[in-house]
Amino acid sequence: MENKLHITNSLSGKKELFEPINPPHVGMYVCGPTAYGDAHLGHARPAVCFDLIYRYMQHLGYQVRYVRNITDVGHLEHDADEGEDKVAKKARLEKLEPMEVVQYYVNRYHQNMDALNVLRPSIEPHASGHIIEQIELVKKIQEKGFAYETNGSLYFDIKKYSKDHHYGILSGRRLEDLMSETRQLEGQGEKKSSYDFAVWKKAQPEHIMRWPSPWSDGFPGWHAECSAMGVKYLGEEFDIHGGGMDLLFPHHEAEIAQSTVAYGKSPVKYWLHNNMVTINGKKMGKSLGNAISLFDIFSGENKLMEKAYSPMTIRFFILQAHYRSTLDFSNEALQAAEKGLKRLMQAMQTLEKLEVGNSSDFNIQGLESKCYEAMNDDFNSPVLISHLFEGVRIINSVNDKKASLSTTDLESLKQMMKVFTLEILGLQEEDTDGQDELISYLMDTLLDIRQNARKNKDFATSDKIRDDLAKLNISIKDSKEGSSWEFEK
RNA sequence: GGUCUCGUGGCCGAGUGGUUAGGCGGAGGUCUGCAAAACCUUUCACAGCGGUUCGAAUCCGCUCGAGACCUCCA
Repeated sequence: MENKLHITNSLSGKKELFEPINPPHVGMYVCGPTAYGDAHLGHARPAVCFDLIYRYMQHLGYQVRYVRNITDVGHLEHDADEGEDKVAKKARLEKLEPMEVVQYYVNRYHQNMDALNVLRPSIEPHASGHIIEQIELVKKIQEKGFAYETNGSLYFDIKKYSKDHHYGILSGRRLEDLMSETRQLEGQGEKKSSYDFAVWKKAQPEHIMRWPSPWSDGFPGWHAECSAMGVKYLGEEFDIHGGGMDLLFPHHEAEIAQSTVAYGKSPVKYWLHNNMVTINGKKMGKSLGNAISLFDIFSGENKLMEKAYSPMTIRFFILQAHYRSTLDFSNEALQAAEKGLKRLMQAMQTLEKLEVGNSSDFNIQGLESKCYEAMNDDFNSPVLISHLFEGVRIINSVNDKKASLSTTDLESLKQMMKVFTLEILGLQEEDTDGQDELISYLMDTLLDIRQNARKNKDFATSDKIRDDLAKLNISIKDSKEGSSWEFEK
């Protein structure tokens, strides 16, 4: 394969040739979820996109260590219940252990991700399990003189950092712009400048997650976990760091600053950022109140949903857009994805029973090359999918005996379709309920009776069978070889 | 206000100086007892106005519009 993988590096804003620091090893760190609520469509996007990247890199022969963290520190504040004492008391009695909350949502997250056929990362570290590492990181920053203490909290000194480094290198910001910010931020009184960020926070009395440290009983700053865990598992400099575009600033910017100070080098070679899922043109977000949880999508239980959509439909929907573009949610778009996916997966089945012909009417090698070109061009899954649909057309024409494929070409096509559809895109057959033997046997019997009726031109009987089955959401498809059936969703 | 991104046909969504994206939908046809499925053909396009160019949806400028980040956020 002459084509080499090119990826868009947020650091340069350009597509760059991908060259791992220590081939064939690749280190990839992706910002994972904060475990305080169910995952929504917006969370599915980075998971699926980086799953695609993980899968493709492995396919190319790289040995990837994929780290995706669970954030469970710093955001889990004990909301003080307002109102009567009674309510507050009850809330306290029923209050769950923080780790119980985290475990609950992590389990649910895994359920969602498994359904989406997202591969589990190599390591899934919890921020709460790496407090010591984070304290060490903060110590280093303090030793280098880039942190100052106020009331037991430590803040990163951006002004000092900016003398020798460019804070804003990733998000294209300049210190002067940041300084001109007029915004009043909470806790700003403790900071020298509004744009400084906390590396250690002293815990307020109501804060339930707290650890001892040289500075105070508290918890690490919001950006410390990724720096500390990235270094721990991938080294002081690693290949890929990914996450949503909304994390570019300040989260990833802060990570660069922290690591640069602590370890003397910029931590990441390639920064990759996926774009947002939008709904009615606006970002889907928990705080915006327009987020639809994955459980709701899979069950259809949400007023914004016209019906339920299967996990594979969601996966396909996400892969049909390039990861750097926004993706707009709508029922219409999801239904289109659902139908397209069905056509693709049906062709995958048809592929298995294709018969070999004498000659070939298609250039399978060329098609395969195009698939690699698409993926090598910054993981362009939508273009890859368009080529796979070219494959679908080929499969169906051969099946219809309107074209033929030689033995070698048929084998290549099978190989290619499987590798790209199942292995790289990670699409899979949905579990169709009722595929057990009994139903299958009963269906065969019914179809047999119907076939006889058709032979005898007893269309009243054959149509009754078809219509009655249709009421059970079973559709019949006739072809020259016989009839087949499937559940309609 | 600052920084940045985007504006593609009925919908979603690629592409980016000259050649078909693709999916869904619509229309016509083939096949079928009729359907469905499948296949073939087909319709609809690059926000607006200028500029560069032999040639621009693609480059540049302006206008209009939308969005993201600047605060936890995937």
